[in-house]
Amino acid sequence: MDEQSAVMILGGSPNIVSSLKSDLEVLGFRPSTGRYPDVDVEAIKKPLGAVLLELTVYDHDAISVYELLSREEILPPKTALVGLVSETVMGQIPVDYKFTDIIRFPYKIAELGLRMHRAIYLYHHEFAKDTIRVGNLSISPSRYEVKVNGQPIVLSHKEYELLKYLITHPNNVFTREKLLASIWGDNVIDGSRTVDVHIRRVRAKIGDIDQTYIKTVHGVGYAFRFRDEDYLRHPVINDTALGKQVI
Amino acid sequence: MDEQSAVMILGGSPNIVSSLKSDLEVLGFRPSTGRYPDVDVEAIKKPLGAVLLELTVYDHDAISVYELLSREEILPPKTALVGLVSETVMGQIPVDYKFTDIIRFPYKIAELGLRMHRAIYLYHHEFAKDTIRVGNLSISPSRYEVKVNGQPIVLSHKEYELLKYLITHPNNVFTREKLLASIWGDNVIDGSRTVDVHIRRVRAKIGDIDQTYIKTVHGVGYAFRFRDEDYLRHPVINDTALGKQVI
DNA sequence: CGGGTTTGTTAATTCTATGTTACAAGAGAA
DNA sequence: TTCTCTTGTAACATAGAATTAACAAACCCG
Repeated sequence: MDEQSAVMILGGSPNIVSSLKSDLEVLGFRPSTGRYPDVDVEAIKKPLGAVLLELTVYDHDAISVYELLSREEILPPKTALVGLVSETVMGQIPVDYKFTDIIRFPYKIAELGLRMHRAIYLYHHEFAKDTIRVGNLSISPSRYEVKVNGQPIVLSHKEYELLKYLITHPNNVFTREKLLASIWGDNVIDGSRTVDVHIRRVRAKIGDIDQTYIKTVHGVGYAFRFRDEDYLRHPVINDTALGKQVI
Repeated sequence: MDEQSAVMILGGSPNIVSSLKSDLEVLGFRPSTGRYPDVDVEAIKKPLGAVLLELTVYDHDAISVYELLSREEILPPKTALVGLVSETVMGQIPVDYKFTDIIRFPYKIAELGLRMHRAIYLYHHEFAKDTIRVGNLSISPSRYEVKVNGQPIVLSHKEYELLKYLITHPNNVFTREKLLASIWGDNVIDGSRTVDVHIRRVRAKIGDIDQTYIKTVHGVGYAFRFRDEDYLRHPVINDTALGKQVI
């Protein structure tokens, strides 16, 4: 059975959770339920289309579940995070909260259906396709493959990891030390010009002569440059994906 | 003036469009309006935070405007596309329609506000949460990037630190000695004209010919000038975000 | 093993940032 | 106004950073 229809409802109020559950069943989803504040973290890590977080009361508990779920390591990458929110809470939610979508409570069933389907569709699709594209460059983590202008190019392991790291954190400037720690591991001692040399090798292989892709920030480090035109119309909202175009 | 608050309402029904317009004004947006099926394509190509497409009736005209707008070349890259949709239409919209968000009509005003803000926020690419904006200038510490009118400017490290220091202490006048101590470090001995020269370089790069931003206080030092109207209305209601965004 | 590839290091080279000086322009006071 | 002190600007020297090539060690695969 397809995992996209599996949905976890996380709620504070038993009444709302149980009516949600039956509505989602009517709509063809396969909902399971959980309660907060005592969240079963392991259950969330299983393959799910979405986690639906009930936040009809915006209190301390609610905020801390949100914060738990929004942490990168918690939700598996293909899982959408949808908020169910009362009208009052709507006025209180910060814009930068990383919900894939937000549903107002009380909801109409058609709206619940559309929003859940959209959230799961966007999320599942973008990630399932698993190719990140920027300009004439594409990288497919699952296949371990990088293409330039459609032509596959061979990167060594370290080169690949370096490019992947930069490309999945677009526009962030990383110091050499940070890159060493992230890609080489914390235990690396020195490395004076190691990063520079690897950057050079990657640049050479992806044909980035004029540093269009990998930008040097003098005195600081390196960044993968991502232009406005490269953004998706409907952004997939999570830390790594923010700003990266996944196809 | 900030372009994020500019919104184009595209509608089929004059009544809905005019009530939308006044609601958006109340929420602090600057809405303009347009009619379909005869869409003024040029008006859409101007800088806008979002296009709000009214689709309360899902007929042939509606579908063709959507299709027009969803074509890559039409909307500028930073523009969000939001659909305003009746309950019936909600049940008919294909999941893969590329709306950044969808709002149900009739809406509650808080919901309209949240969804518009969210859509624009997601799309407007100030993804770096630490971005500070003043007038047409923005600065993102994690990216070591400064933008003037949305165009990235390359500053050297010291230039960047200097601008950042001034911009984060707006309207404060700093003596050269104070700036040297804060940015160069306490151990700097002399430096006679050092600060002046750096100020000049920064002014040149941010295009501050007439010293609108960085003001010289004769006999004293320099200050970053900040007027009340430069404050950015910020939709985030929690204090962490407020602290980050506002200067 | 042995040949190729990957990876890290070193050192020479090129490039950028930075501070300084010298002078021109501007501001303010009498 | 004129004189003086302050600030702006250009040009230059140099310190420091990044790029690059060449080499050597480690690794991997048959």
